[in-house]
Amino acid sequence: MVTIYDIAAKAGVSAMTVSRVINNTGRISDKTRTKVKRVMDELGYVPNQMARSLVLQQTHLLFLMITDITNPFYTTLARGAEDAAQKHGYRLLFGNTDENLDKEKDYIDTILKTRADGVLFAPAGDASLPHLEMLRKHGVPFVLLDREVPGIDSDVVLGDSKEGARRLVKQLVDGGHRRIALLNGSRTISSARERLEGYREALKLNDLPFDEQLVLEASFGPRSDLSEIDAWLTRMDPPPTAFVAGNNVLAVELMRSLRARGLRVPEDTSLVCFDELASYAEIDPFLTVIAQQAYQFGHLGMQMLLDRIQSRGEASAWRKVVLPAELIVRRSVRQL
Amino acid sequence: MVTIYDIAAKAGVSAMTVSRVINNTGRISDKTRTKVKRVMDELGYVPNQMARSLVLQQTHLLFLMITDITNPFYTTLARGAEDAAQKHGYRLLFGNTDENLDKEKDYIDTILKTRADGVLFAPAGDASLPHLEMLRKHGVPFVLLDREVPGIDSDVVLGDSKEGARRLVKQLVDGGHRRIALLNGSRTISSARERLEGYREALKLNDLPFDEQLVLEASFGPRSDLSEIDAWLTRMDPPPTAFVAGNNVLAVELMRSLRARGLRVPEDTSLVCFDELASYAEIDPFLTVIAQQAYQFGHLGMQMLLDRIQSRGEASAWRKVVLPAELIVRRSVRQL
DNA sequence: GATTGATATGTTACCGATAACTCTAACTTA
DNA sequence: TAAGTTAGAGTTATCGGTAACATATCAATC
Repeated sequence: MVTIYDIAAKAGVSAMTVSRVINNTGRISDKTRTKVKRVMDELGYVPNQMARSLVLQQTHLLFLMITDITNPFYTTLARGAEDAAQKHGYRLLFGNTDENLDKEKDYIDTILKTRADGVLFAPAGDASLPHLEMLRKHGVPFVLLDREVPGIDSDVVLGDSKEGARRLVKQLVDGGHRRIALLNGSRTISSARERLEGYREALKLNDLPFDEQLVLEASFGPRSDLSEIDAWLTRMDPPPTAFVAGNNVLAVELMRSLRARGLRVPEDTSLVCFDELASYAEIDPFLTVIAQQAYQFGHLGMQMLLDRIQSRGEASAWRKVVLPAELIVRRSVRQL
Repeated sequence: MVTIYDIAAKAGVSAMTVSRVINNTGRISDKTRTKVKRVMDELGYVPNQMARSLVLQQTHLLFLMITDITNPFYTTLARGAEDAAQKHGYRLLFGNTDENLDKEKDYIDTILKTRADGVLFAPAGDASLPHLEMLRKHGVPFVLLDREVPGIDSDVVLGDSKEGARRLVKQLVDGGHRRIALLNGSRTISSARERLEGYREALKLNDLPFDEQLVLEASFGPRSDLSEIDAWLTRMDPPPTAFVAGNNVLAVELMRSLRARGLRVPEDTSLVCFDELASYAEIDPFLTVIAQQAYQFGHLGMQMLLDRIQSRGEASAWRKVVLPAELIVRRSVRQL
């Protein structure tokens, strides 16, 4: 490997002079600068980022923790984050936790060892708290995405889950539905709690009773086996005429289960959900959804993270951004 | 930040002893080991990976370059790669090029600066050659995925594109189709060339003429605008009764175009393609596809890369692995 | 009792860069 | 002409680890 010392020797200057040329700092005569640059090109010099990081005490490495890399909500978010990071000269490491706390713990270790400058963090759930405390303790700035974690204050970018749920329910009620089920994520996740809350509020607002058996809490992530959902569909009596799904994955898996029992959407039962499906994989988008601004989650979150990093720990108030979402009405709701 | 020197001072030993305890090297008395470990816990010590990397001359960082992070073929591949990397204690950086050579070039710079130990590389196309030469020149091991690049020898994991195309065409021919169009990726990509080749061979085998106007070369990546495909559909005369799409993205976008002209699949026109769509996003899989082993691409490729890295440049023959693919027959082909 | 060997630990130099300080001409300025 | 500036370098220490070599202690061996 070529080092600045090799360059220095060949150009007949000191290593410091080479460093100055590379970083464009201090005063260098044009003659020297030109000569050093020529030698750098000749030898194909590439700066050693590790050595720089060690002395500068910053790696220019950021970390993005997501819970499901197969979910377009998160891949779109990832692009937003990466675009923003790239623009500021930072590189982005990805971690995919599969909503699994052990995996998340492993990534936390990696982050600390790597001395990442900051973390963009979609936590697996409330139990991610010790992981966040770990980061805090070691002075690693982070911004939470999509989910809050009770017990820790931080910057956070959220969607308006409660309002989203209200609007989805309203959409169904307006269509004449009065028995509306909710297939939701786990209660250990703040966004799932908010969605449940919004669902309950909307029911109340419309003088509809809350029926425990119409709510199932499952994982937001894909499952290998639909039996849990199937059992729920069998259990509900009388069955609902419409469903709200807590995210896109749940919506699709619910539709599969419905289809398996010969129920068509929207002819036999109505369905609305949070998040768009993969746009490119959809030949014919027909689900009525609350479309969250996935790209903005990543892009804005990254900007907030970079702000924190650049202000180097100067305490300023935590920022909580709630991104509004758009209701996109399509054909998955039948008017009763 | 806590360093081994802090630990050493507090435990009353030298830094070297601490290093030995951390890495489990050399001989340490149980008493000392216990004491050092206790102090490490107390102080919440986390090793500085940069400092280690600098002296050990390896980063334990690998890089995965993919061309489309929204494509489940690549995200699945990414999981395979990450699982294999994780298992061997390596971390994985992702780069998403969007089939764009400039982005690819930027990532190459990052890789060199970061001193990544190796690269798993799905190249944007033949023009990626200088990028690969750059890696080679700097001694960075790499394994190509999904696409070969003429002009450079390396380890590579490929799908059997030619055979896949033959089987897709055969499927259509067996269904009675004789005018079969191909919507393919760019000819600057080896897999697209192979698919074209397989298509031509299969036509020949079945005594069907090759008609230039039945082939369109477009990007494998998603496009904002379907006019190119639309124009092609308009242009073909007489129109084909069936289509082969070079990948999943092209298949979906083609179907959108067809639908826009009121053509249903399979009633009015038949369609087969390479690669599965996003499994979770499909309520009702109905496309007949050549399903490649995406996970294996990443997993196996990673293993080959780690082999190279562990053999530390001892020259051994380049390995070319061709993964067979499975034909999954569903309902998108109409029997004429 | 001197030598040897094994065990446990310490010292020093170095990985590749940069910050902070120092040095040296040449050029001003009074 | 002596003193002060300034542009354009060079020197040294340091970031946080580890390799290689050095050293100290003690038991075993002849």
